[in-house]
Amino acid sequence: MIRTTSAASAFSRTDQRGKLSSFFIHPSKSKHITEYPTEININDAVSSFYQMLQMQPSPPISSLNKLIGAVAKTRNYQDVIFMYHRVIEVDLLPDYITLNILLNCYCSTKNVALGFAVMGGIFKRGYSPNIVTFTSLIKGLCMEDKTDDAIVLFNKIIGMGFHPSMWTWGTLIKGLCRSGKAEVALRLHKEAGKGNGRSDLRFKPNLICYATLIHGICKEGLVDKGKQLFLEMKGRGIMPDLVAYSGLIHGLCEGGEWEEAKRFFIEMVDQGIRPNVILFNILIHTLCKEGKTNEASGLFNLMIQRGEEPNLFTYNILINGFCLQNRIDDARELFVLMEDRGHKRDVVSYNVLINGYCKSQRLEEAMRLFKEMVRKEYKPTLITFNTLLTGLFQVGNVEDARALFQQMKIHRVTPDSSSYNILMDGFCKNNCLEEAMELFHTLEGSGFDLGIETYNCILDGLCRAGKLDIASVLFENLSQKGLVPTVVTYTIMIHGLCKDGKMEEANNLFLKMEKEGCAPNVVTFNTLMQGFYNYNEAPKMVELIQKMAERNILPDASTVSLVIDLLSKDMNYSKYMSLIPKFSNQG
DNA sequence: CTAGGGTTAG
Repeated sequence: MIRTTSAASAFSRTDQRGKLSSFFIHPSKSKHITEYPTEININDAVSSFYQMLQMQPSPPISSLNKLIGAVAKTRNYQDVIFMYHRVIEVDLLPDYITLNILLNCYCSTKNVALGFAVMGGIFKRGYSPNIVTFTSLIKGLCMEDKTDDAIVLFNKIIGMGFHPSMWTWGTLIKGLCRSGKAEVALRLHKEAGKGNGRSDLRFKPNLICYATLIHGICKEGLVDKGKQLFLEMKGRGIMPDLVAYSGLIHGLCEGGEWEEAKRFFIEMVDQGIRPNVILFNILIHTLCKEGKTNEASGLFNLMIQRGEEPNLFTYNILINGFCLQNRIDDARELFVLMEDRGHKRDVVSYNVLINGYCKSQRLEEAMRLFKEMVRKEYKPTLITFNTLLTGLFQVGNVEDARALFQQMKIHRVTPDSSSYNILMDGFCKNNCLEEAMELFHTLEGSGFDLGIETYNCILDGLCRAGKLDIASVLFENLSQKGLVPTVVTYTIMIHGLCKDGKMEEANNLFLKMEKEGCAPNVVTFNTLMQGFYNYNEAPKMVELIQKMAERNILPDASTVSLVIDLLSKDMNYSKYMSLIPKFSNQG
């Protein structure tokens, strides 16, 4: 019995709120199709290989190639290299396929130089490289970000009379996208599609080339172009598959075009393509980022209903989603549930939940989880420590933060610059300026590469402790250290000056940062306006509001509250309300 | 023998 109900009609009939979840009205029907992934057992392949090596007379190299190739497919490249050496040791002659497999191993492990060396071997043994050889070399060059060389090689082999195969094109497109040059890939796609007068070289991309390019283009934020490519592909009669849809949907999700993403998702299911765990993860992740945790968990439940098993990623995404919404108990529930359902947690699961507890200021629980993970032999990472340190300082527990920092050594985790920044910032904000300065000087003395973020912590700490003079000297010396103040640095200094009532200097610094090409943001404006407000300089505030409007800087909650304060002093300023987009929009 | 999609902190 075939269900003819199209997904779209099911959607329109049952969906009241446009929720994606209401779309799955049928439980999955065909879960048990033969889904045996042709899993190659490496051990079997390797042991057959050794048996074969000992055979007399020697086996044909083609048989050995099959086994080496099987291992290569599993990406155990070290094993492949080892097997190759065994072939040489027993004095068997590798043929060009053996050598192509070896060459591809080197290229796939960012060792293109050795790849070229193997090509030398191909010549030396009297063979010739073929298009497969060159495709691997192009991949190798791209893997090392030598995309220019890859394109040169690509053109060179065409000049030599080789015809790039669909794999060659796909490899080049993927390589360019991998190096963040999707636009170059797109240009290539367009130009090669015209053929330049040689119809035999005209590029007619297949599904995989399109899917690769769509994904790459979307990843660089050019979602519209990605969508265009998708439509172009369909226009050429190439039916998109799950991967092609996933790439586009992911791009649309990242670009915030949720409605459009949903539209393509529905279209996909209408085409009879079943979403898998990867696509579900993309959608659940997007919903979580948008704060739509309920819809996310709805999708989660429905994927289970449909027989699509959530994996470790799914759980981690959703646990983090709950944490971001401060629904720590729901997060906890899922954290427990995942093990009950037979999914082993990983460090990320712990990091995510620990972060949730830190954000909810429940540090005793966060620390308890930390101890639990250590006991269960999950190795805490740098992220674990940085998260916990941030949390401990936030609740003012300097003592435990110090102790935890000491523990990093025991766990063989090396603090990075952000660990130190967390520490210095934490000390500053908890009245331990001395300790912060001490650490600062130690790091400076040991030649640790301190970034502007570190100086931001220290400058803020000094300003807050009323040591504006010291902060000013440090600030003036930044360029001497080769550091460029950011908008945050300037804002901290402006804040410090305002706090000391040095409004003229604060205003001058504001003007100076603009002159230096550093654009003030909404926080800078708020800071300076607050200063003017405190010293009853309403006209100066108005000036700043006008400037904000001119530059299309959107006001935030603090801006609005400042303007309300201003109005409560003198309603004559109400005419400036219209300058604030948020106000004027609301009519 | 060669090409495509997924998570976590600050």
